[in-house]
Amino acid sequence: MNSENRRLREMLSQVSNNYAALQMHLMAMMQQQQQQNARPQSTLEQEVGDRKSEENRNENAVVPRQFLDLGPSSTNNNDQMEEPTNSSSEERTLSGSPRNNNTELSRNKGIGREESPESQGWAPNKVPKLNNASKAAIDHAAEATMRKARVSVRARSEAPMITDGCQWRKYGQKMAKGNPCPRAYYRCTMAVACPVRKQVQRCAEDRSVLITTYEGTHNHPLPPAAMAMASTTSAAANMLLSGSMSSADHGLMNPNFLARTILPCSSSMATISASAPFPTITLDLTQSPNPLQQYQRPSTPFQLPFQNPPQNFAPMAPNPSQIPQVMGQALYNQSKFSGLQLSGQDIEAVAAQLQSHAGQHPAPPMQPAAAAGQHQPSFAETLSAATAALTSDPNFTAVLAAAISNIIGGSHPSNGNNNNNSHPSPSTTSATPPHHFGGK
DNA sequence: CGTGTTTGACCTGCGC
DNA sequence: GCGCAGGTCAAACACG
Repeated sequence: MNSENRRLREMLSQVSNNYAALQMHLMAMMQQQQQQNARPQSTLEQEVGDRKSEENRNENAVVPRQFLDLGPSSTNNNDQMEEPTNSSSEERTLSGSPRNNNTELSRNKGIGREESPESQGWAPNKVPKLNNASKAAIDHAAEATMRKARVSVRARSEAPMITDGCQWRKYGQKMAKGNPCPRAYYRCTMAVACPVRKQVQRCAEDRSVLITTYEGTHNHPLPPAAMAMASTTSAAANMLLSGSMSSADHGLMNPNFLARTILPCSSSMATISASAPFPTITLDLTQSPNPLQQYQRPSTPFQLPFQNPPQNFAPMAPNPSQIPQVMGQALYNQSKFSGLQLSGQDIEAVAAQLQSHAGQHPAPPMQPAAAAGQHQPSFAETLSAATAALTSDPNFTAVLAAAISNIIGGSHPSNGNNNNNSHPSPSTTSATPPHHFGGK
């Protein structure tokens, strides 16, 4: 019995690894295709024939990904292809970036400090001081500041921590000012020196709202489930920041305005905070109690915010007609895996809206995962695929946020037990929820 | 005994 | 300079 279990476990592990590798490869290819599609279009819109401006455009396309990528660095979109010498490669290296490590190491005293992610994206309130040394360091400081962008996800959940597929270790807890609920600090433990950290705190106004703030870049491959969350938040960050960054020449004066400009239909769901010390993208999945209704109004079926494609609008990399399906399945699986109960109708409704948004391409109706014995892509797979498409269309952030909102907060509050017992990825170690949120 | 959590202390940045 | 707040460390502790 034990040997059989072990054998099964090994098989599962192997399958999962292969699956993750395949998925990474797929995502990389999809995003590469997106960029190939996007480039000619942007060329039309902007000055033609100016190689310098083209370089700038390429930078604009990359910078947001440096900003923050919660996905694994090894699949860090196309950074490695486009900027082999840039920060993404540094972030992949455990020994860290040469630009900050010296100062960091000289200051750090413990092991934890040695592998401190501060040089890799989690350097709160320290970079300005550290980077006053030289002029080059100033540039690096600016870049480091950009990398410190955070993605904050607000979602309704009774669970102490949302399950995002990663393995976290709690390393601190503080009482934050103005909030009776303590703020917990977690560090990713899936790799030895993974710099990614997250803060988990309940909303002071609404205790049922869980605010999870991610920061840093994973230096290791992510399990599918983790990649789904990472890709989603990363995509949101990419899009919001790419929008704001594309206007960087005019300064980041009013990010929320920019966010609304980019995502006019989701101004209440995705915002960029300028008041925060670092750019913070907030995906508010708690608003719009029933986004389906919002998007289902027959008279105004998910109006495209842009009558004409925006300048940075890129054609859908995968077949657009597939997007609603994968999204719908993602939603279905998410509801299934997290113990939530989302009806097939809800999913189909979301899928229909997604489909209409994706270009009115007909797509086969959703098949519940429980139906038949067909292969059903996992939540991670489908969400990641959708996310890859998402990155090519800013409007999908709104749709995604609305859809997830419907799952997490809208109609079915979490049962607080969405652990990985029912998770599709056996190799994925879900976050270990802290025992409790005891006050300090 | 190994791993993860708790929690008081410490460090740092910032505003006054 | 001082106090405050956020973030982190690390010893003590709990648990399997």
